This record gives sequence, structure tokens and C-alpha cells, in this order.
Amino acid sequence: MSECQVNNALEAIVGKWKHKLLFPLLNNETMRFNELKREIPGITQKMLTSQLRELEDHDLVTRKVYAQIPPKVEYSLSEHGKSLIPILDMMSEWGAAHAAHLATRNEEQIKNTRKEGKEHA
Amino acid sequence: MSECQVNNALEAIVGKWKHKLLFPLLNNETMRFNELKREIPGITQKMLTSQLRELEDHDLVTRKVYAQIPPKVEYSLSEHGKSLIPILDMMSEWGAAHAAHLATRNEEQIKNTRKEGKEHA
DNA sequence: TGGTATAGTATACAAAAGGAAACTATAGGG
DNA sequence: CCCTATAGTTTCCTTTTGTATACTATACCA
Repeated sequence: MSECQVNNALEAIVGKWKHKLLFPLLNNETMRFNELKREIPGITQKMLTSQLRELEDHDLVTRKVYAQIPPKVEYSLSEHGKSLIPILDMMSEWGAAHAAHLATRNEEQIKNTRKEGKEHA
Repeated sequence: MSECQVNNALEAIVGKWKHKLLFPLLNNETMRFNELKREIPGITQKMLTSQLRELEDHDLVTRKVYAQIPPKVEYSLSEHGKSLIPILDMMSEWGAAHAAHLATRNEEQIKNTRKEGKEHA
């Protein structure tokens, strides 16, 4: 296992918005710019553009421009992008376990605080 | 697969330095503050402290303080922290594949550029 | 002539992250 | 009395990110 390769992987999917774009694209074969924007509440056009460009640079997302007016651009997950699915799956599973772990830990801390309170009383 | 859980997972290990701390801690049962600092070139004390605190908050790293002077503090991967290993492994593998993918893609682009050059000549 | 729609850019600003360097505590050694 | 060592904290500054808002092009429609 190499820290440098982990870094490569993280760079591809990390960012405030980047991995949030992946999910709508997993569920829809193709998506248009404004469609993505509607799916991701709070994102600005600038952020959506820049994050899509970065995903494109990593060849995770494919951008197809139609020479029309008004413009039409379709985004979709590339074949290479789909190779991320198992990792996202695993992270999702671990994320859930992690959240549960922290929740029980915090409950225990609250119990201990109460005990201490009684001891001091 | 849930975007929110992936987010939980990413939050735990993302940051310019956080995952870089994990590797020395995987290879050594316990490590002291300055030992970690030496292992991670370029990190400042402030960053090392803050990232260690965040890992501790997520219960990925355990901090043991010895009441000595000069101070002695030992950091180690918690049991929960060790549950990250399969994910790091997978990310490392994907990161290598990803780097290779981008490399061949770029080579092809260079070839195509040369072809275009000849065509125009 | 003016409004609509799409997929963006451009500009200005605010907030967050990160870096550099100085400062802290205190036991032991010279 | 000063120096060393460890594990930080504090302050100030710079860089990076992100937000808000306005602006662009152009075919079609009324």
C-alpha cells in the first residue's frame, strides 16, 4: 500500500463538490448542465463548471457538446469513472459504520459525564 | 450506496496531511510527536497537531500522554482506525491504475498532436 | 423590439486553510 | 544562570477555495 497512490486516488474525487457530482451521474446515463445544477442544491455555476472540468481532466466524466442554440452539453460517467464504483461503495459502508461508531462513543461519554456528576454530588 | 456516507468517510481521512499521518502509524505500533514530524517532510507543528487532533476526534488515532518532563506523548492507530486499512488498500490500487490510465491517455494525445502536425505540414 | 432558454465567463469579494516564526512550560545538566 | 529537550500554542500573514452577482452569445417566439 502506497501513500502516494492513495493520494492519487483522493485527488481524483476530493473537493467540496466533486464526489457529489458523481452520484447523480451514477443514476443517470447522461445529464445536462442545468440538470446537474438542480440535483445539487447550493452549488454555483462556477463551482459546477470547475468541478466538472476537473473530473473531465481525470477522465472520470465525459463531456459531449452539441452544436446547437441554445447550447446543449451532456455529461456522463466514463468507463474509467465507473471503476470508482467499488471504492465509493466501500467508503459508503465504512462511512455508515464510522458514524455508528462515533454515535455509540458519544453516548458512552455522556453516560460517564453523568456518573462523574453523581460522584461529585 | 449513499453520498452522505461517502462524505462521512471522506471527512475522516481528507486534508492535505491527514492521510499522510496514517501511513507511518500503520508501520509503527506507537509514534511520538517529533518522530511523526520527522517522517512527514514539510509538515509544520501546527498542522501536525491539528491533523492529529482531528484524527483523534474521529477515534482513528489514540493519544497517550506520559506525565513526564520533558513531555512524552505516544500516538497509535486505534482499533477503529485499523478498519480503514482495506479502504486505503483499495484506494492505493485504484490510484496506481488511475495514474497508469492517465499516462497512456496522455501518450495517445501526444501521438495525435504529432499526426495533426504532419497532416498540416 | 424584447423576452426565453442554455451553458457557460468574468469580476469582486469573503471565508477557510495553510505556513512561518516566535513563544510556553519545566526538569535536568553544565 | 543558561542550555537542552519535548510537545505543543499563539500570532500574523499568504494562498487557496468558495460565493454572489453580473455578463456573454444566439436562435426562436410573440
